[in-house]
Amino acid sequence: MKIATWNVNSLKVRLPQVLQWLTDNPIDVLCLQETKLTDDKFPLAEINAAGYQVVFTGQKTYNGVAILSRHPIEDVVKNNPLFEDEQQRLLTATINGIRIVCAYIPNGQSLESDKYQYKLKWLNGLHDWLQQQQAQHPKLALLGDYNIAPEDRDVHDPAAWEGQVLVSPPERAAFVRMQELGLTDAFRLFEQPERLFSWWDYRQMGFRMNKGLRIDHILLSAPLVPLCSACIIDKVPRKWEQPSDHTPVIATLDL
DNA sequence: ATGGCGGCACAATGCCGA
Repeated sequence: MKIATWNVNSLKVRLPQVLQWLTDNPIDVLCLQETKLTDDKFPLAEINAAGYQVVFTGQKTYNGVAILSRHPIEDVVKNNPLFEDEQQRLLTATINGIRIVCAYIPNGQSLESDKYQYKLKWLNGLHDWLQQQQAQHPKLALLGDYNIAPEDRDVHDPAAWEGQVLVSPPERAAFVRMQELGLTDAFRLFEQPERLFSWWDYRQMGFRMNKGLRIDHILLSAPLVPLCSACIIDKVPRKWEQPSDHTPVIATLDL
């Protein structure tokens, strides 16, 4: 079973790429972020026609998440019952006995911004939700755009980024707190190429210069770790015409 | 050098993302 996450930066624009990528890759579960579509505009028929069931929760212009699956989707929860939030950033469902949590964690904008305080509170709420869900569903995977580069090796230029949003100590501490719930970064279970990232700025030839960050992650609960046989970042869609600034992360679970 | 690029909207300039 392959599970993946991809921030598509507008599903309206990126739908053809999502369908092409799913044709090229035998993915069972794909978590999307930044769909930027209200639910009435969600391309349900196209995704069903591609052989996927899908659940989604969106809003106008910003945010929006979805879970696509080749297998039945059960016990769906939209948003975080433990954290009141207008923004559509969280979706939880059970697929093949695994609790899948799809998250678009806030960006935070800058350390001085109100959005940064919102990010930290949102992360607290996510922590509590993960704790509760893991107690009920020991096999849990958290996939999404975390907007956190956990370590300096996840940053193209750590000196330039020091103290900035996405790498600040409170954000990294929130990531560690999730690890302390027993969740493991699937990417770091395996030997990986150096300087491999999941996001590159559209500006300054960011992708060609490899000026990127690893901010899209798959965290696995302890029972899933021994079942995980691979975790890769697929840079191929970032090379396509009119790409998202993020590229997919895929984990293979041998159930 | 705080902008560049790209998506979006009460759209032709401003907000936001990361």
